[in-house]
Amino acid sequence: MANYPHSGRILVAVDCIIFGFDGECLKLLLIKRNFEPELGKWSLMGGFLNEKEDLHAAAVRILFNLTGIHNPYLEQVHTFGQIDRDPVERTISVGYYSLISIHDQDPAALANHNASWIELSQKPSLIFDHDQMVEVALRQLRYKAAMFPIGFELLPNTFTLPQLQKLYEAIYNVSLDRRNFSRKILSTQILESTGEKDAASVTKKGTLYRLNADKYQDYLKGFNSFLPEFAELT
Amino acid sequence: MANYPHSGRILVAVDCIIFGFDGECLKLLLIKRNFEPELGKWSLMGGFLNEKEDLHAAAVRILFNLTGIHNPYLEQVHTFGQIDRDPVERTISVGYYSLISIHDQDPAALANHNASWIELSQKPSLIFDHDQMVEVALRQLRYKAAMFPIGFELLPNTFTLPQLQKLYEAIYNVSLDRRNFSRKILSTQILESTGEKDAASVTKKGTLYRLNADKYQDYLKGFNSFLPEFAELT
DNA sequence: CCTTAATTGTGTATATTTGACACATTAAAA
DNA sequence: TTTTAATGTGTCAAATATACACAATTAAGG
Repeated sequence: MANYPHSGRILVAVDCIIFGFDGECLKLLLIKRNFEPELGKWSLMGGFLNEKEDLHAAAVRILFNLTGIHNPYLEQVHTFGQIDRDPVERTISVGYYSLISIHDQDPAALANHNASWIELSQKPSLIFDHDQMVEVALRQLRYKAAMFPIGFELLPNTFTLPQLQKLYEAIYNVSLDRRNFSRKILSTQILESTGEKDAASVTKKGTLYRLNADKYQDYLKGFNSFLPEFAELT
Repeated sequence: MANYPHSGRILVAVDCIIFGFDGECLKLLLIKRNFEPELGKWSLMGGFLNEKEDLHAAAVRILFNLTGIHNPYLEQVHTFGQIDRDPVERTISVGYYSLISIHDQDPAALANHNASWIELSQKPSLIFDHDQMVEVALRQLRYKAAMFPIGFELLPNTFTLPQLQKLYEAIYNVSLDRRNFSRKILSTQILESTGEKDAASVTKKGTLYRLNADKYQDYLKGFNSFLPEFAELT
């Protein structure tokens, strides 16, 4: 193993792939750059890691600056390290994806950064390797959402089954059978009825549900038990 | 977004979590350090990213130096960026895990680096955050192996069904029903019989199989179609 | 040479889960 | 009050998973 290097520098950036859901479509929060380099083009929101800053903390900081959200759902996706990915200087970038409820952010902060919600299907080309980052993040979101009900991060606190179904349909770009979807979700017991009905609906008003935090924890533990001896390792 | 930083440096390292399989147990290739820092302690094999080097290429280089293997199965796991994870200097480390057939390496290269195969259940404590890296890599290996037959990377070119079953049992630390396992694996058609029998067996000699590369590709394509519109994004 | 022990190969019955679809209910608007 | 567009609940067949029985192969020991 080599000793610690004496010269040269490689910058470390963090870029955020921010997913939102408006009830119909999966959207991305993108910024139209009003700064160099690549002024005027679309990109993800990003920044450089500070010398005395945790990687995760940097992602939280960047997301907070853009949206005003303090406790985002945030997961590291992948680190992108091609030599010429940033033409200005050698930079590797750690991608984080976030799921946020689309009406939660601070609109002033968004405007400050020239940020907009763009439907995934309408996504413009992004600078550098940001298109690839979105691809990888979407793939990871899909894998993860297939196993864990993280999709709830994209919905308001209470929601109807049809709303939840539309979210899954948007994530996977498929159409699901309403009745089978309902049966499967309710069988997990992670939802509890609020007893109220969705006032916004124009026809029959659906039941509003919320996530039952305890049952949700049980559900996740059930998954861990598929990997029974993970603890034995430590 | 901030401008490119003018001062300070953050080093970028790559560490490799190398899994192997001896027919019974899942093993890790670890090195007993004969260099500073942390001389005499156990660690993963790692190194620093060079200024003009792809991230993935750095992982390949490090693995080649240790094992003499040219085309390893290698996947990025996660990037570890706690401030004090390396006490000498601020360093973030990109973890890659590798699956290699346990008899493929160059023994001289291993000896040079003071490296040994250690059963996962016997793993000593490692330096820095390397224990955590192993945890995360194992979790990722398990997720991935549940969906894709990457386990073959850990076996010789030809193998019997019982050997393959033992591999899965070692990865998940479970016991599986021999007959159901056999039926499930063979139904994928990704294995083809070599027509030969395992000479090493002491009782009934099992049929030797090899991976059918074409069928394996078809099988992977089938998975991609579960994410039907992924292409629409680009 | 014949039995025993250990392991591999193949089959089958049952339970569980999934997928496709029918029908009743609710609410607003015409 | 009829129509329209949703939501809520049920049923049946097909596919899949699970549990377990039994036959075949090989080496070793009497």
